[in-house]
Amino acid sequence: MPATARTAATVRTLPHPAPEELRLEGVLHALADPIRLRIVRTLAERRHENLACSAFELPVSKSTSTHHFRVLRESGVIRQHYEGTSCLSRLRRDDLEDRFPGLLTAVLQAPPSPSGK
Amino acid sequence: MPATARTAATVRTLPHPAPEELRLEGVLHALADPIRLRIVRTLAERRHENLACSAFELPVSKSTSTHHFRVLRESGVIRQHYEGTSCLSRLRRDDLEDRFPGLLTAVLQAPPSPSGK
DNA sequence: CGCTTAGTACGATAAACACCGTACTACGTC
DNA sequence: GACGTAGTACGGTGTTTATCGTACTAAGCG
Repeated sequence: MPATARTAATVRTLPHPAPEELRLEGVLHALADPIRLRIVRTLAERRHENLACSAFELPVSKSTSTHHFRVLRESGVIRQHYEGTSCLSRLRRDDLEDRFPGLLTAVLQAPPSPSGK
Repeated sequence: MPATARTAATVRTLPHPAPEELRLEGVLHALADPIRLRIVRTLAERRHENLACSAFELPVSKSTSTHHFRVLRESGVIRQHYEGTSCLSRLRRDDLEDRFPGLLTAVLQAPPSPSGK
């Protein structure tokens, strides 16, 4: 079997808003959900980039999980890209800081609400 | 209806969450709405306290207006009290700053989204 | 190819939410 | 007491949202 068989992997791309397009209401709404906030906090802890969705152990189904990641991505809070079968996420720290200085920091520093909802 | 003995002015009081009770998710949710954000920005501009609800000229009906002020109050973003026939509002700047340092400042500094929704 | 793993798409459902209009209460004034 | 003003309560409507299960695609492996 010729080694050239494997062409480029099918580049599955995901739409992301440009830095200037980030809306404050959208970001606040994204962060206002306990599960999404938990995702963001986890991403912030392990700031060394790129966590697969499955690494979060969320108390919801797979499809609900996909939904929350999409809300975070579409609001511009996280960036996602595919690598093999997994979809890796990381915080858009710099973009957020540029556009809404201090916001993410304040949110991350805030005391977590008594767990549950 | 019990005809309360009219002593002094009937003290109409409104429930407010204690400073320690403020929940991040609740505050973020309250701030995630364009109309409520507008109210908060207006209160922040005129930081010399106490604006009546009618002073905001919001593009919604009276009852919707009441609804938004309630969300802000119940989440702990504003404090309200009655004075005569009007219900005066002011930002709970200090309480918010104590519990979520930098959050309100960051939100107020953020560029407003292109108006509309 | 068949199998597994990781995630998405697609309904469907129930709850929450923004919004309104009408009816009401509280206060101030005449 | 009657009237006007400021705001609330209530009930209703349409939209959005969080959630799920099932069916699907994409990538890697034997």
